[in-house]
Amino acid sequence: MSDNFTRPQKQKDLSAAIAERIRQDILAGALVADDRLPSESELSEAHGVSRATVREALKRLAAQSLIRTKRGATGGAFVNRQSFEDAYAQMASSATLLITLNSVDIKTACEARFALERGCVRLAAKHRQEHHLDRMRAEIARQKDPELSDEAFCASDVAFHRALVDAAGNPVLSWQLAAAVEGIEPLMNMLTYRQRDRDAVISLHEAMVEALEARVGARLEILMDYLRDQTLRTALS
Amino acid sequence: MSDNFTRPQKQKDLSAAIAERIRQDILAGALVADDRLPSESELSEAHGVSRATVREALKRLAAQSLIRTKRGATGGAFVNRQSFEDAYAQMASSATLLITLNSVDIKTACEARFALERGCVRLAAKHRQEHHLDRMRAEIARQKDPELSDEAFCASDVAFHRALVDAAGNPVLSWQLAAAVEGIEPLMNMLTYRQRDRDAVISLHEAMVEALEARVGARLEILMDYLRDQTLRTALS
DNA sequence: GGCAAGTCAAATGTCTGACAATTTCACAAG
DNA sequence: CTTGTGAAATTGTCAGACATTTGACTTGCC
Repeated sequence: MSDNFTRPQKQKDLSAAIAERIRQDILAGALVADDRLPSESELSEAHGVSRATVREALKRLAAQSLIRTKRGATGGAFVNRQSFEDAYAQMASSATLLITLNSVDIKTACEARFALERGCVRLAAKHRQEHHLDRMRAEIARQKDPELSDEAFCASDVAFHRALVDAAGNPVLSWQLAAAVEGIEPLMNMLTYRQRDRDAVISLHEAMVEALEARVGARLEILMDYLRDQTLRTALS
Repeated sequence: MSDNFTRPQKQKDLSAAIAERIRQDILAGALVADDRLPSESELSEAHGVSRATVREALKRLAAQSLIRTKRGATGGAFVNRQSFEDAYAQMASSATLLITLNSVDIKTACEARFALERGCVRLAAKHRQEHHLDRMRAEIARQKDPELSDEAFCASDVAFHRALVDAAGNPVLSWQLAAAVEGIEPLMNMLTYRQRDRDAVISLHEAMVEALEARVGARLEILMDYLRDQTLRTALS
């Protein structure tokens, strides 16, 4: 049973209480995406509070991207359909927070990233499509530019691996990995790649694209282990 | 005095703009944990807006757990120390939201869960300690109770697998998996296990504990695949 | 009848001023 | 020294007003 520890203060903070009520309505399915909430005046009357209080509640929900508002005659507050982009952003920001708060070291972060990714590669081998290979090849091409800054190299690396995970064709995997990878990106950005390191990474990337094209999941797992070791070497040098 | 140096999309929604400014201050480190923000009156004067608008902005930040407020003479808005629990809860809640709002099916959810977990087992085999085995054995014992409701069985299953992931000794993995598993728990709760299904799951759990004790990661991966297939059979029957 | 322009109504966004509730602190009374 | 009490500061809530936006409706012209 998922016990909701969201039982803060029922007596205090009306705006929080109202927000919670509406939030429950949304999560319980009474309100679905693109439904329009009652107007602020109606809500204030329905809940017996002032319009200002209702507005504060709505702002809370808006801050969580649960609703959006539109002005004008047909305006109002509408239930948001959560987009993948929103999800990426929100989960990634939480992941970043967790990592900085707990001062995770780069070794732990790498280990986690490659472990999670390793779990996806068999599915990726099974479901990959041409456009995934294309995206990855494009990133490899970018990575070969020796003028690329470390940060840009890292960003391209992230894009490469996101394409790999997307190839698994599982949205849950995609956003979980995206959150983790983006969360540890600040740590990865502190890496300084020597040219030799970059070459090693690029070689592995190329081998991974080949293995993905041939749909050989087992080989992808091995390459992923190599890449983890290579990255750890770069980090610890 | 409204500055005209404001960045894009600033024409609308003053309260969002103010919230964003304060948020930047917090993230940029100008304000650190437990710092007190200026009072609402001071903020309204400083930003040239009414107190109501400032309050809406503060509610937005409060909804993101960035600040907390206290009434009274020494009250005000204080920057929250981001706790592990907050960030973790936020991550789990966005995972839940995503899954329900995007109507992820149980097959996709299972696939993702076991794929992520599969990536952890080699680390778990390497770093597991006795107390991890103990936790898992305790859950297996609970699962053997035939009076257990499906929901309770599922909860015990979650606890078992959380222990397994914790055994990897990597906090990043632990909370990533925990968020994912918590997010798909509502879906898993809809499963109805026949006794035969439960027996199969329990046998696999026992085999996994053995493999973990012997630190044989490869066998754990195979067992994880079996468990995934078994769970999918239960889900689709 | 059809189209264009103007008008209107509904809704959110913002402001103002007030009062209530809560909390701390100083200070006086005992 | 303790205790109570009131002032001050601050957030929480309210009521009402006006500004702004936007779609729908009306009107007038062709």
